Amino acid sequence: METTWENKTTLLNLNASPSQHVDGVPAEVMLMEELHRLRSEKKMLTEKLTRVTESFNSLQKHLNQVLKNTNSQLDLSTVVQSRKRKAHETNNCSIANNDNNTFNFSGSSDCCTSTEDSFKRPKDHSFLISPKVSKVFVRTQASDPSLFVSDGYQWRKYGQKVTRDNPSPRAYFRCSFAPSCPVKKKVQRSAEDPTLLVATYEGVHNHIARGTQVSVGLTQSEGIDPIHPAKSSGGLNVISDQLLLQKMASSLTRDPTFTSALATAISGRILEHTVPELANNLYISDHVQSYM
DNA sequence: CGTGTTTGACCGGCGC
DNA sequence: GCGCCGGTCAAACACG
Repeated sequence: METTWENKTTLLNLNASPSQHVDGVPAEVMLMEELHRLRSEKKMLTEKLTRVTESFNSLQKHLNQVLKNTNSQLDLSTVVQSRKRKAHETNNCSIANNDNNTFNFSGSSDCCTSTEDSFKRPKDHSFLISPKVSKVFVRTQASDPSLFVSDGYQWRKYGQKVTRDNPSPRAYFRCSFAPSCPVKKKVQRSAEDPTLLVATYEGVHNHIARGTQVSVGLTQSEGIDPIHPAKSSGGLNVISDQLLLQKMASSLTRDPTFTSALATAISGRILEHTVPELANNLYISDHVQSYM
């Protein structure tokens, strides 16, 4: 379908001139039709982008509200409650996820980790301000023993542990820009599927990636097809609109909340096809799915 | 020699 | 208080 359209556009661009007739139809008419179609497509894309932006904004509002509520609840709760509560939440993580539609966006799939951390370290209140915990699943060779997940950032390994619930070791990484960048990463093979690396990110980078960026969802180059610029032809308005789209997509992908949600959602989709039983436990909010 | 990795020791939270 | 466990530290080591 795409190819047909593209060929047609190319044909028009190369062969059509105002005075020529194609299949008995004046070229002007065809160009007008093409222009009309491009306009309607532009309108459709603009509407789509508006919906995504609105969804993102409402989601962000929602998240802020939830975080506020969470903070106030945690302020009210006492340390005395922590032990029983932790045990309860750890055992019922996935259930809690399904009952609570609110905390799963930034907290993403890793509500267990974030609550675990929060109760293990009551002195560290930074998580209350920015509980950016996200999980990324990476398919690797089962024979490959390395625990490196390429994500565009540079990491320094500072520890490795064998955990109780998983025979494969868990590697601990800090961002190379530490201590100025507080981001940490844990990488461990999935117990269910040894070919699956589970990377858990904590925090948000306060700098740009230095290495090659992994393409998660949208890329900054989306918007204009560099190989088939004819696709984006149709006048300066279309080009400027596409530049606008590109800018907006770029700003969305730069937003850590959005990329975090996107990564969670994508990894969830991957799991749906690879490890369904894991995917069942990985809750993706409807808001996040609406981005897909 | 500087930088990054490895790995045993250590620390603190948690459950009993 | 004790033991378990996850997370972190830091000395030793490897590598370019």
